[in-house]
Amino acid sequence: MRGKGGRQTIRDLAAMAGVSISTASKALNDTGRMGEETRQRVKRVAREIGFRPNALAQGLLSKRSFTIGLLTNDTYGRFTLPVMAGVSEALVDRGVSVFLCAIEDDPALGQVHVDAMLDKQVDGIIATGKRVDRRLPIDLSDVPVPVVYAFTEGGPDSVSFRSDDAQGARLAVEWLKASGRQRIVHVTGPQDFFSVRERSGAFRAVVGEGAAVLFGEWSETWGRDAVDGLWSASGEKPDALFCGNDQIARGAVDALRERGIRVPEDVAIVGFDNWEIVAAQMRPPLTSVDMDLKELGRQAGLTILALAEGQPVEPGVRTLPCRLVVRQSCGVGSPETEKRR
Amino acid sequence: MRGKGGRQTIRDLAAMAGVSISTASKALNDTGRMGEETRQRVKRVAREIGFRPNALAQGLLSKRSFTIGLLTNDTYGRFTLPVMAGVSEALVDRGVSVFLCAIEDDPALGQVHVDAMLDKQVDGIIATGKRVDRRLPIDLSDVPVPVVYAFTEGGPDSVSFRSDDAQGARLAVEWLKASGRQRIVHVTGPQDFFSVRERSGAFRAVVGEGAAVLFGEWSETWGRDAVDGLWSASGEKPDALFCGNDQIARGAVDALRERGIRVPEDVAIVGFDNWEIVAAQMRPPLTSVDMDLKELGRQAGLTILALAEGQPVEPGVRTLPCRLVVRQSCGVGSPETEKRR
DNA sequence: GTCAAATGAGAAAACGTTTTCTCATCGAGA
DNA sequence: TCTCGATGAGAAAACGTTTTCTCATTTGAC
Repeated sequence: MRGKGGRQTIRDLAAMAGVSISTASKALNDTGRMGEETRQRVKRVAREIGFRPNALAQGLLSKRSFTIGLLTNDTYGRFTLPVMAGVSEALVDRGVSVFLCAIEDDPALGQVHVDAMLDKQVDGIIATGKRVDRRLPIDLSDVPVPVVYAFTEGGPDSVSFRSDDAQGARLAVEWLKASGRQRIVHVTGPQDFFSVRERSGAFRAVVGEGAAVLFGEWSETWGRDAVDGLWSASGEKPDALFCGNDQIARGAVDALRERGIRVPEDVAIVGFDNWEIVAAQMRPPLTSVDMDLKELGRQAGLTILALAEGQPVEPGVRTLPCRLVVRQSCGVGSPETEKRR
Repeated sequence: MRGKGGRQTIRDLAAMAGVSISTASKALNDTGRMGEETRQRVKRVAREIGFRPNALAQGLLSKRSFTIGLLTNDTYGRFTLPVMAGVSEALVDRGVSVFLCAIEDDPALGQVHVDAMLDKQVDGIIATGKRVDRRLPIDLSDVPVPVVYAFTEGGPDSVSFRSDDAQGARLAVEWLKASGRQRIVHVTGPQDFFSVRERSGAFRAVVGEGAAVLFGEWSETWGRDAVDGLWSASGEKPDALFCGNDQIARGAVDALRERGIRVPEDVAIVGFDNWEIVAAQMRPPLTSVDMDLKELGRQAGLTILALAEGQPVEPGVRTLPCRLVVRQSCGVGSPETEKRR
């Protein structure tokens, strides 16, 4: 029943229902005045032929394309994918689709993508990255559509979302303390990362100003090296490590095992990021702080939608709470459990 | 200079250049007849005001939206992201943007996404997955636009792309043999995976029908267990392991190290997938077969474009060659090198 | 029985392009 | 001087919707 050249148009629908185009449109949108019988007839025919309006034509008129762009420079997608999933989830049942544009760190490529999206009349752009204190390689401050920043630095007066790393760190440390750990060391990444400073600041605030914090890099190797350093030094050994990400935690656990130190009996470990593919696969499975990036994506999606609809949104940075996903590496809760603040 | 309500239209451009709308359009598209001076004037004004045509309006008329959809059920994006990168790279400079739709394994969600894309008049759909012998949870055989399958099973008469796993396996094994290894064992995933059968088949074809193949799961744990099994059995030990993926390889390397067996001196290891974040971070860095998913994505992108333009494309499965990325775990080539067939 | 208001439905304009016609004007050949 | 083809440029239709306007008919009150 479908015309050979493409989809059925409202013109076909109107003809089949025996009404004019305008009446057909009004019937479908529940607007205008007409007999109830007419309205139902049009709807029935529409259902029968599977009529779906051409979004391009609608967009041309309404100036809404029900399309947004997601810009990212995160190649591995470790942060972008959960964000994307959240955005998509929040928007799909409102009929909004998402253009994904991976721009590496190339400003020219970024410009090409942004131009292409603007040509396609996106209703808004969500900028996302792999680092909360760096900007994308392209300036979005004067694109003619709303912009929301998620997990990347926005400009002043921008709307941005990031996780509350300080709260996440507190969550981890308080959990360790509550389970009786006395000598907690924080092994984390390079100090020039904003999140490293946030987390270590919160760590010190809870544990005490003299608390040991070791800065390094985001690698397994650093996790091993840190453990080697700690355990080859003289004096009392830590009974818990709070690691800056799951890879560091992984390295630490491996190094501890090689030294015959038991996790979690002798040393409890908590990681950060809850990167399932690392954390859940480890022996023992890793307790880790989850930044809930999907929720962050959801919020960003809802916000860009609100902006696109012209609703006012207060500029500023919104921080979203982290969750602690408890697994066996910290000695409590054998079945996987979850703890919010 | 930009009007308050939105972007400049060709109407504004025409007015500023002192010509009619039709002349403006023809000038920009290098069609129609007009004085060279007029054409240049229009183009100059267009450049000055940064005019860009509304793609929705163009699409309405041309029936091309310069938009395609990428459908995936790969949550982690381990396979989808490289494919996506390739697709995007191939299409961006032709002005095509990509809708990314993650549908998990939910047919209803898939239908919602497909409908949304069709409403938006995508020129085609690329279906991609995490497993080459499984279909997406939604039937695309009668969508009214071209479909290309990449790294997922398409129906009969479909156009699909996948990597040549047999060739990849041969590449690995021949490399090991060429470097003098005599007793190679293949440790891989579950036998019901097509790629497992392809790879193990090729492995046996090269090494000999009696060659040892151990099927298990895609985890580090299985890599460890396999090594434990091999080394606790009596008789001669392998001098090389060809692992079905990088995680198995990782587990194997760890288990070997714990037994005091040196990699690559005593046992050479080759993985599969070349998942950078695992392979390059390992100690020693892992030699691994790379399926070149980005190139696969590029090909899929170019193909869907050809189909969208009405060019004929032969249906069938196209296999793309794998590359061997040589790192230190197989004892040759200290600097990272690459080998094609 | 008259008139105003309410009701049902279609005509037409609008969105921003591209494309096909149509129409002057100009120069050249007779 | 007349006509013919080329040239330059605009008018209008088309794409598929939504929305505003208009108009005829019916209903209700007097």
